[in-house]
Amino acid sequence: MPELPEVERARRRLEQLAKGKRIKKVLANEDTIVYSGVTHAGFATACEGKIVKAVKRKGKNFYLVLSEKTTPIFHFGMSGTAIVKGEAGPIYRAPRAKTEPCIWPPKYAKAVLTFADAETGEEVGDWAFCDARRLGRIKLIEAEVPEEVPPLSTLGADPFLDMPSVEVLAAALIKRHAPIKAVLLDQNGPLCGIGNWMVDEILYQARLHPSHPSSALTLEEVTTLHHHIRDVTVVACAVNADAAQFPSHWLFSFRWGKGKKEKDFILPSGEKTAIKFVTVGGRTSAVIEAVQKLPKGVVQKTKAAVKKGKGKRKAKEESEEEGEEEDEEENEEKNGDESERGEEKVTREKATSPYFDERVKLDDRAMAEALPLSPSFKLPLDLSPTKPRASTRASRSRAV
DNA sequence: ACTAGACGACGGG
DNA sequence: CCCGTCTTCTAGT
Repeated sequence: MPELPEVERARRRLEQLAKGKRIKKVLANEDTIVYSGVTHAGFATACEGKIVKAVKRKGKNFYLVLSEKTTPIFHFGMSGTAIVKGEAGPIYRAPRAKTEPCIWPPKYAKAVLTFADAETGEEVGDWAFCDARRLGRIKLIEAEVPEEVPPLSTLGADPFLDMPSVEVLAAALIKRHAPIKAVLLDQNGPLCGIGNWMVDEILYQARLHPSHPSSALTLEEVTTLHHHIRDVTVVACAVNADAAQFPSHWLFSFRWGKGKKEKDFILPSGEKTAIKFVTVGGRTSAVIEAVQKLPKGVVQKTKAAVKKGKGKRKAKEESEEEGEEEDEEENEEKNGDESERGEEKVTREKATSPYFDERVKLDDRAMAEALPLSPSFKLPLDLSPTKPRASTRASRSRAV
């Protein structure tokens, strides 16, 4: 499950293994899709012999800062994973990935790096980048400062390393007319590293419907959202992306296996409700309708036609889709955008967000402590399920 | 056995 | 700016 926390986990492990070490050998398996802009052989040649100065991450990308200006960069895509020789592969959520112990090189390995002590040449460990679905990417960045060129330079702010203030986030969000979910998933938008499960978790915690227009968010809503973006990110990273340790009130453990239309979910209040699955921004979205309401005037575009694209079209069958509301009359009637979208763009953006006052300056912490959550839905600011381990948690204290 | 769905991102309409 | 596509494995039917 490679979203920010899973990638951060992979980064940490690779850093432990490789920082200060020499890349003694690279076994690169040919793959003209995963290797992008470089051949497997070219990648191996570029890495071999170099010393790893640092292992960094931005969003869902992680990369090796080497002793030269070539920077190997990895992206897990949907199914990528990293495995250290002798260790079981990561199991983010069970049951999953029946990791065969110790077959090496592992199945679907695209690159296997052998690290060695820079002085003695003694081998210290092997690491493999694997990807069954081949949607992951391995590239080389050729630049003095890798962060200054694509794909890193175009990314939004990383919510773990560099969370923007409420004001900056609000200003960015209200400029976007897409559903809030689509905006948060946009890696080159305001933030990066957030993927499908994170955004659903965040929006549920923040009590916002994924279809809520980003431009219509109030400052209060952005403040709550900001809090939960930080919260979900920091907590997931604090437990090293191990879903077994995620807080029990999270949607996470309930959302998978969408085989059925709905699944049961227990609210923190103890009430039982259903998880609804809707498609927003082309992705399956888990929604708790009891707490995630759309703002007035916005209707869910639940076109029954959004089934499966191919020839699956089930003819009519409209008889049993009364569950939706076919009223898509008017979302907004005041926009009158028919005229032009070019010129008066700016004024129109402001007009769609009558609540946001740029002059207001808020204190992050003060607002976080005054979250507009209902009493029965209050979330523990002190997130319980994290074990007493206090090793890699420097940032936890002043989080949120 | 068969097939919808999957933790992502990009290109096109 | 939404949708299809790429690709292949898994889990549910």
